[in-house]
Amino acid sequence: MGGKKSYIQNQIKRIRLARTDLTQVELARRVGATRQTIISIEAGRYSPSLELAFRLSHVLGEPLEELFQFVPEWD
Amino acid sequence: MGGKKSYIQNQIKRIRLARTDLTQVELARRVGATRQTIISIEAGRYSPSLELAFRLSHVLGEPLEELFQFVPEWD
DNA sequence: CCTCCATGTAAGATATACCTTACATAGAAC
DNA sequence: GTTCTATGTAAGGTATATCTTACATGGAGG
Repeated sequence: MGGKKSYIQNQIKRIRLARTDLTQVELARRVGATRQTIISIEAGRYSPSLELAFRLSHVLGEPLEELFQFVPEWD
Repeated sequence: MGGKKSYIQNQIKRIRLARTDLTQVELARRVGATRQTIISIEAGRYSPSLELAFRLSHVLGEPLEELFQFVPEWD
């Protein structure tokens, strides 16, 4: 995706701890991903695919826009 | 993402034509992607990154969940 | 008929999400 | 102080999203 910069914030760790008692391992299992993937996403190293984002939203019981915020392009 | 199968439907082409008069080229330009990417996504060859999904939602003026539907895992 | 313009297909390259495995650490529980 | 659990980092590999370029087609308008 060439062009202006932007990134995506996420509230996964906060919501996972606040609204559930899931461990990273358990969350990973339920969304069908690995623990490393959860760690990397919580740490903001990359943002998930749309599919994984939907699954996280579903498992954590929060709408997508609550879990992820688009921080728009500056020049 | 290992595990159960699922996919993501999108209404991009329908909404692009119904709610805007954007061409694929123009839409691509505004979301900072290429025409090929728009074509592939509209054709369902793959689903976009979360970031591109957010941009499409923003440019088309439709919430993410209206543009994309998660069709959940069967076994 | 010739020319745009919008849409489509295809091949090959790059970037990035995701996986696997291995090792480190801090806290809790004996 | 050893063991267990949760969290973290790092390296290397696979899968997939995105880009670049090239070529094809059908419709609209001279």
